[in-house]
Order: sequence, then C-alpha cells, then structure tokens
Amino acid sequence: MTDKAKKLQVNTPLATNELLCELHHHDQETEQMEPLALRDAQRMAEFFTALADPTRLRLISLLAAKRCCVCDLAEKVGMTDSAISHQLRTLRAARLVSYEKEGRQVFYQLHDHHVVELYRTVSEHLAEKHS
Amino acid sequence: MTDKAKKLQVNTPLATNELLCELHHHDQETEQMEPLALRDAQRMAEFFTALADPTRLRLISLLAAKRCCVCDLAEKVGMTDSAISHQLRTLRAARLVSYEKEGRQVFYQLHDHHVVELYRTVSEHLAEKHS
DNA sequence: CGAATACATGAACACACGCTCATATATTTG
DNA sequence: CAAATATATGAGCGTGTGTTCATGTATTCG
Repeated sequence: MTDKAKKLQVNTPLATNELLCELHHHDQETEQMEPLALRDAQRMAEFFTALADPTRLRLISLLAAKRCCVCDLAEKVGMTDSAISHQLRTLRAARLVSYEKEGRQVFYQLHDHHVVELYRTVSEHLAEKHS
Repeated sequence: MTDKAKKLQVNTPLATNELLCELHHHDQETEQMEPLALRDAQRMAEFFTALADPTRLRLISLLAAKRCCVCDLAEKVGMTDSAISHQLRTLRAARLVSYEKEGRQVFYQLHDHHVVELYRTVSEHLAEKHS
C-alpha cells in the first residue's frame, strides 16, 4: 500500500477482526471509531457512480478488449452516437478512459489496467454469490 | 476464476492487448466484439450503485472495523437513525451487509471479506491517481 | 399494563441522472 | 468551396435517489 493510500485510510481501520460491541453503547465511548472522512467518501462515491451504469460498463467491456472509436462503440451497444458521446464524457471525467484523435475519429481506451482488474474482481464476485 | 465467472465473461474478453483497430470501421466486420450482455451489465451496475453513495461508504468503513447497531452508526456519521436505516436497507438489498437482532438493537456487519477487499483496492486507486 | 427505546417504512420533495433532439465544431472528400 | 462524416454539447424530459417527517412495530423497563 502506498503512503497516499495509507493517508486516505486515516481513522478508518479496515481490519476484519470481529470485536464485539460488548459494552452498552450509551455507557461510555470506548473504541470511538471515526467513519471515512466525508470528502474522501464523496470522492470514492463519484468513482463508483461512474461505474454504476449498464451502458458505461458495456463500453468498458469493449474497451477492455481494444481501443475503439465512438461510432463503433455506439453500433456495438446499439445506441446513438450522441448517447455514447455523453457517456464517454462521464468516463473521461472519472478518468476511467483516455482518448486519441485520429482524423475525424476519436479512439477511446481504458485509462489503465486498474479498471480491468476491478472489472474482473467484481465479475467474479457477482458470479460467485447468489444468483 | 470460477466457472461461473467465466460464464459471465462470455463474449467479453478482457485481455489488455493493445491491438489497433487498423482496418477502417466500415470496410468489413473483423474482430466483431460483443459488449457485456445487457443483463449482466445491469446486475453489475446495481452492485456499483449500492457503493455509489458517500453515506453508504462511510457506513461500510465503520462496519469494516466492527459490527455496529443502527443508532451508533447514525451518531458516528452525524445523521438521523431514519436516514441510516434507509441506507442499511439498500446495503441489505445489495447483499453487502447482514444483521443480527439482539433485543431492541440490530447489529449490522459486512456480509463478507470481498467488500473490504474491494474497498481497499479502490482506496489505493484513488490515493495513487490524480489528486 | 403504559412509557420509552430501537428500528423500519411510506410519502413527499429536491436533486441528479440518462437519453433524445437540435445544433455546433472539426475534419475529410469531391 | 460545399457536402458529408465523426464527435461534442446544451436543453429538456422522464425517471430514479437520498433525505426528512410522520407513523408503525417490536422490545424493554417501570
């Protein structure tokens, strides 16, 4: 874990110990745990929000295989160029994709491997659990 | 990777190769890649949606440390019991948390370690990149 | 029993989100 | 240059989301 990562987790220990909240909660404040700071929570929520849409996830699945221009993405997911362009704007803002202009076309690609790893992790999680 | 995980990824290769889309896109359909199936994309989007809220992430950060009852969670994040109860309902629906009744109180806990791992991964991702 | 406590839930309201449609910009082509 | 192509973007509309407030239910306590 990087130093920056540690900094983000200040006051938010993530150990999976199962300490019981044995003392009654109004007696005295033992183990006064602070939640994730609001600002960090908002940043993290923005990140998940960018992934919380089926259209954007389908675009990511395509870009995970190879870089692609807007109209091809649109055709493959069966939506208008405009709708896709709007969604790519969202993915850009979340720094999930980058792009390169080539003539009239703009080729999008995943910003880094982190996204693919996350995608894979969640795929497995959803495949393993429940339905 | 489990068999189920493989099944979920049918038609959605995730190799990070950087093959160029060298042929013009209207010439002929070489490498006709299918996006993630709509139904799978919707399921995955639901999962990310459950994480796409600062309040829920703060609750998860608290529950990652230890199980906790509703009113304590509410006090720690500085919100009403009602608001927290609504959010816990969402987390329950997403199978991110489970609960145990003890007298009047209801103690919530993270459903499994998967959530903590995901939380950690994203923490590092956000800490490393950009701001 | 009745009062208090802990939690859940439905309604309502403000706000954000995703798509469509019209339009704008940039690039290529004839 | 004008037309066509590829993409971006703003407005608008329908829909979903998160909170508050009022109310309901279950449990404990006096």
